[in-house]
Amino acid sequence: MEIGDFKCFDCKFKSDAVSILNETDLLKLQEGCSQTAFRKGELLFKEGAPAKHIVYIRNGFVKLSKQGIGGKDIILSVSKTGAYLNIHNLQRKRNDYYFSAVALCETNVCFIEKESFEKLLKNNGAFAYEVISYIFEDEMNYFDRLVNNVQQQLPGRLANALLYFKNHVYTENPFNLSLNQSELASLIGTSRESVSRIIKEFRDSGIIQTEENQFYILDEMRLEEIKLKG
Amino acid sequence: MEIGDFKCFDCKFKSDAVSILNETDLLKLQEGCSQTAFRKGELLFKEGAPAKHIVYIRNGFVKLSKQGIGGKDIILSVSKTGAYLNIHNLQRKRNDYYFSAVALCETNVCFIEKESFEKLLKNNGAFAYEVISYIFEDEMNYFDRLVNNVQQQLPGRLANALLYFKNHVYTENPFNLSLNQSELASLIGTSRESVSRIIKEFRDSGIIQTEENQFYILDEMRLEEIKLKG
DNA sequence: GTATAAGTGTGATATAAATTACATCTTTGC
DNA sequence: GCAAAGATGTAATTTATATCACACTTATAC
Repeated sequence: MEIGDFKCFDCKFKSDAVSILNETDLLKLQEGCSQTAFRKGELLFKEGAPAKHIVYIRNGFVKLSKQGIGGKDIILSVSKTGAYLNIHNLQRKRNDYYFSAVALCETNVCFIEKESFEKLLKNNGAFAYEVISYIFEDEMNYFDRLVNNVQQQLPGRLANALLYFKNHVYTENPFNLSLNQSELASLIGTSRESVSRIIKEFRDSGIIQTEENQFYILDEMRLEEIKLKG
Repeated sequence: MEIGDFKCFDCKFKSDAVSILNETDLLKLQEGCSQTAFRKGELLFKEGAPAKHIVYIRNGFVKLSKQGIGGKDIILSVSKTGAYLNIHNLQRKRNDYYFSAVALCETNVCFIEKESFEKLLKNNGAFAYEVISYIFEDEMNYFDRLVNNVQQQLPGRLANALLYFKNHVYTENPFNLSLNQSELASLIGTSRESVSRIIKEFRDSGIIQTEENQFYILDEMRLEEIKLKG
């Protein structure tokens, strides 16, 4: 065996699911796996295009979006290191990307052939179980956000989004938000102007502090209240 | 072996996933499986309660709801024959019901012990793969709805909901909607009065016809247009 | 380094939809 | 069969937020 033959085996960025695989399975995974680097703004894949791969984020941040009405995009979420994208494509009937993915910074991913991944799942129930567990953990994250958005008014939705970024995406405070106000607007389903106004309100009442793209949440309690009460 | 020992084996309502299980696995499933009948309006399980079971709908319709702000409920969807409820509870960290479930008519379900189900998944990758496939098929159904709701105005959201009921829930036209206008409102995140007004509009422009709980979609094209354009 | 584009802040106005209020109409229990 | 509760229809008013309009500020290109 040559150097490089242990790519997946030696990988420092294994997901929890892949961590339980033995050497044989890792070699199988590796066969259908190819690594690629993307720069800020580059498209990983495009909604509607034929999808033959599951995409694993080794490192970085990726914006997921869907085309809405009148050309307006809807931002679904921001995924980060350790996430699997396009994993719902394991469903037999689906053969194309459900959303588009764009790198928000230097991002490193693995393209894993759908067939390799499927074979692994079918032959290794423990792996499949880990994958199922991952799927739910990941989805619940923004399912909650979508559900709340149905009932909430704008300030509540924006509070929700900011807390989502702080707690689930960047997990630090302050954090550098790689979305502009238009994108924030299309994440919570409003207009750019309204986002600007509500950010100003939050700033004026000392709940947050902003500088360029950096957001600093000063009063998380208040923000939680706004998130819950509207 | 006595009569009744083949409950799961002989079951006429097997899911696609369970259909691929062999006799041994079916006996294992059966050990953790108990059947229960619910009448209209009865609670299958309550949001927040400890969840030890996956619930399979053998037959009937079930309304899934979550508590929102100010006591107002949010209706998530209507599930029917063949659906697994609480399946996201397979995720390790979750130990309680994420939503409440209420029977909308005479409904027959199986309560399957989480542990039995987990064991099956772990020991049978092919089964796990089928379950994953099911999960996505089911979730995409209303994920789409939630995503669209972020951008859409009321008529669009109601059109969306009606088409969802016709195509994915009742799969017939006319259909008997087992939700009242208040419930419809909390499905699309609006007020009861607005639902009443928009239904009237749809009726007046000959798009639908209603009588008691029965909805008859006359002009599906128009409804699709409204769903897409707002 | 200037020009062009992209992003942001903020006011005035228009509009969709919530709220309030009440009149039916329908079901359910006794 | 009647009262009480639940569901629906419809109007008037209020409120949140979209849209329009424009100033200003910051990146990006040539």
